[in-house]
Amino acid sequence: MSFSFNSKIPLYYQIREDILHKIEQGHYNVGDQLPSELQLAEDYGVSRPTIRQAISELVQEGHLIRGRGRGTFVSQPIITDNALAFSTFEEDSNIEYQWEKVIECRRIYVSSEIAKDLHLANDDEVFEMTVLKGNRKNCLTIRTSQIPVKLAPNLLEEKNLKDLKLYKILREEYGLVPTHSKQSFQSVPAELEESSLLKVDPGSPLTLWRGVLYSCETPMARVKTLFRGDRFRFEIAQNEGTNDTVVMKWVNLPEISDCF
Amino acid sequence: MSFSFNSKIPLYYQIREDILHKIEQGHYNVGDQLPSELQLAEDYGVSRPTIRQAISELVQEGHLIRGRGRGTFVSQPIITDNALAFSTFEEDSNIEYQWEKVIECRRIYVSSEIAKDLHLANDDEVFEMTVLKGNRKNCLTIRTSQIPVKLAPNLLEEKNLKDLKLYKILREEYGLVPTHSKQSFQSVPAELEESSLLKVDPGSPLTLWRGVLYSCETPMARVKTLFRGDRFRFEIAQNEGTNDTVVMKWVNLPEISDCF
DNA sequence: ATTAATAAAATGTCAATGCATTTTATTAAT
DNA sequence: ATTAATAAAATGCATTGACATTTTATTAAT
Repeated sequence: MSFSFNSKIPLYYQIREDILHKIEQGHYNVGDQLPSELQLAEDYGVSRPTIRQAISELVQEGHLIRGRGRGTFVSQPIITDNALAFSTFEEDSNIEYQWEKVIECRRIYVSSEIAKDLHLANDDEVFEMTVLKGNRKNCLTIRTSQIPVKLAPNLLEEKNLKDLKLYKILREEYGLVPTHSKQSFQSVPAELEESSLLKVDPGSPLTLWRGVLYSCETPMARVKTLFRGDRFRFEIAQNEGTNDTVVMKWVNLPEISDCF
Repeated sequence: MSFSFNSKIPLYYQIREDILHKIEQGHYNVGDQLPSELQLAEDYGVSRPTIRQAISELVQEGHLIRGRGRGTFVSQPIITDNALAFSTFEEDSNIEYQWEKVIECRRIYVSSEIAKDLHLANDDEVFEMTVLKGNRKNCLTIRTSQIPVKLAPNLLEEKNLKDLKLYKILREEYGLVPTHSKQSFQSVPAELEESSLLKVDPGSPLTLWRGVLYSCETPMARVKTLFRGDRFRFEIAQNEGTNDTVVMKWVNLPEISDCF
């Protein structure tokens, strides 16, 4: 342990680095519970606030997860590869997602903001679906989709809608094949409701993914997805001239020991 | 002041919200110095650690900037407007850029991190160019490029290098035509040096753009660009099946009244 | 066996203090 | 007037102590 009281480097920072090292070296594995703050304080020979400061930084950066009454755990490192996490058109052939849960499913008048994206009038209706998606026990994303009613009039009556083969249904039942999309993303702080769904503290950094899907130049759906995790990386391999690109994207997500 | 000792909401959080409110309401203006931690502790009737916890969160989120021995200040707000496009291969035909300034231009041994990207050995050399770019009076980006010496041996002798037609020179003099690239970006806090160049406070959120440019499968340059502004939007119009995409990207940048 | 109450463990919040370090302003010396 | 030394102010780091709240495991009652 490269830890010294005589160093000019702050104790909390040395401890922070030491813990991080132990995570990277496999001394602590993903999902492992760290010793309690009091135990760590004793181990390092420092006070609890010092330990807390070290741990707080690592929590902030997504390396650790804390839960009151439960303990401190090593979070999922910096996952994952490419299109696994999001197939561009959300076909959800993705086996990484072990479960999905429909939070809301209703028919509403379109909001003015969304109307613009979907080329709708203000009194047009859309189906709005909110889905919580997770990986094993974890909540990872909230996805809200709006689909114009006139494009898929009987969408809510579909039997397997709850199974969330939304884009499959749109294609097979309504002939709505996504041909291209416009997407953007942004880092945003978690709102109260979002934070409770995703089991993070309000204000935690989330990645907001917005997209409009087109089917033969007709806007067919607007999608808003919130991903947990404060680091987002996006890779593009681009070929000059054609402007064609192959897009690889991924998100780093922390893991929490329980969700439900 | 909606602040109460009887609330179930933690004191530090109430104070955090109160300070944030005062920033938004203009009670504290950009650049203003907040009362010292001790003063605030007295004002709110709490201890200094409580104040520090409140302030720390606001610093973390970029609303405040702290400096030891100096004080705590309201940081630059989160403005956006002028969408500024970046040509993918930095041809800089973009008229939005009114000026550019070469900060540094030298021949150095490649760092290990960059060596990996450029497929170089550790004792290989690169030309490193750091350029400050701006829009009228404002500093908007810092761009650092590394080009392997062996790919463009006489780069530093080019007469019009200072005029920054870097990619033009590479193409016309050395036959280095960028064919594809790998790029990624990330939100990062401004380091000290960067903050002074871009005229923002240290810790202000910047967008970090990293890219490796290839010429016929040969890595020809590594580019690192820092953009001012905390909001980044990226648009992709994608065509299904082929995975081909046309990429449009832009950054929303804050405007600052004076720079030089 | 199931359920409810209890206890233990862990993190969350807050206070009061002391000293260190950095910056800035003031003062003294040249 | 310039420079160097000093003092004051502000944040940075760390300790000790106390109590609150949440979760989990244990125990007791049914």
